[in-house]
Amino acid sequence: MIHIDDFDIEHTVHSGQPLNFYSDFESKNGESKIIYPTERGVMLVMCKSKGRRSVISYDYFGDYTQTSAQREVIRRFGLSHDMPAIYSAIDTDKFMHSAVSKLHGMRVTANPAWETTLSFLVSQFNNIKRIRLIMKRLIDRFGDEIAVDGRIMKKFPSHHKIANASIDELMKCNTGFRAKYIKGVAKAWEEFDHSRLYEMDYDKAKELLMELDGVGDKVADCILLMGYEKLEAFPIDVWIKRLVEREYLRKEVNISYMHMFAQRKWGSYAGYANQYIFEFGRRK
DNA sequence: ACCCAGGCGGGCG
DNA sequence: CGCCCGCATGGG
Repeated sequence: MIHIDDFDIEHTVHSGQPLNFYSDFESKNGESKIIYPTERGVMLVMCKSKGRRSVISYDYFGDYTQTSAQREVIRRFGLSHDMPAIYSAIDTDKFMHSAVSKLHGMRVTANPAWETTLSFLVSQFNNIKRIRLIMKRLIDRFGDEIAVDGRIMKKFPSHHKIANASIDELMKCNTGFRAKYIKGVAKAWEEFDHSRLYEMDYDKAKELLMELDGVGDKVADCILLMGYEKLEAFPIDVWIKRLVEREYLRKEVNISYMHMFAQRKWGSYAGYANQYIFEFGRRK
């Protein structure tokens, strides 16, 4: 059990972050339940809220201990983030204030790096509904089986499994032109010592990620923000570009100008500002 | 029918 | 460098 303030599981799960791409969510009489595949197995997370306080409990299947499961839940749902500090840093204008009020408790999630990388390769030039469709098919086709309460489910596919898949098999999951990137990055992942990116500073880590074929400026920022918990990363997609131009800059700018603006305005919490702008704008 | 989606790499000026 | 294009596919 975890007791936590300023956490809203619905806003967090539905906000276009990786868990939204491959989890099943249900909410009834005040309790939310989310079930999702991981490389180690399957996790079941339940959340009840009273006012600003939430109580989270969880159950795990597969290669987990109590300690490793709890550590993963904390990371997955951004539960270690200092929300009062984050809100006071970013809630500095009218637009952001509306976003923060509407989406209070939405966290930036930190999913395992490989899951995040695959998710955002699939996301490129795509919409969220179809990203979910493709992720489900990849998991169903390539994930190992695991028994969960007597029924067979799938784990999240490892990079080895995806690396050994043929382009044809990947295309059968409707990955389209992304299939070659997915296979290539999965293969590269076997040589790529991704764990050192955790210790590396943001700029250096981004440079390394962008050497991978299929990982550009935006996907690299998504991986750094939602895979490596680098909260200063500011992914610029079509939504963010339009919204920041309209609400803050009042003119069209290029990507590097927007990155500079975001760093200057929101600094080490630019990723949080990004997520609130994205989700608030997308809902309208 | 047409347009768009949490973009990217390649090619051109 | 910065800009422009094609790319697979399904939903609105």
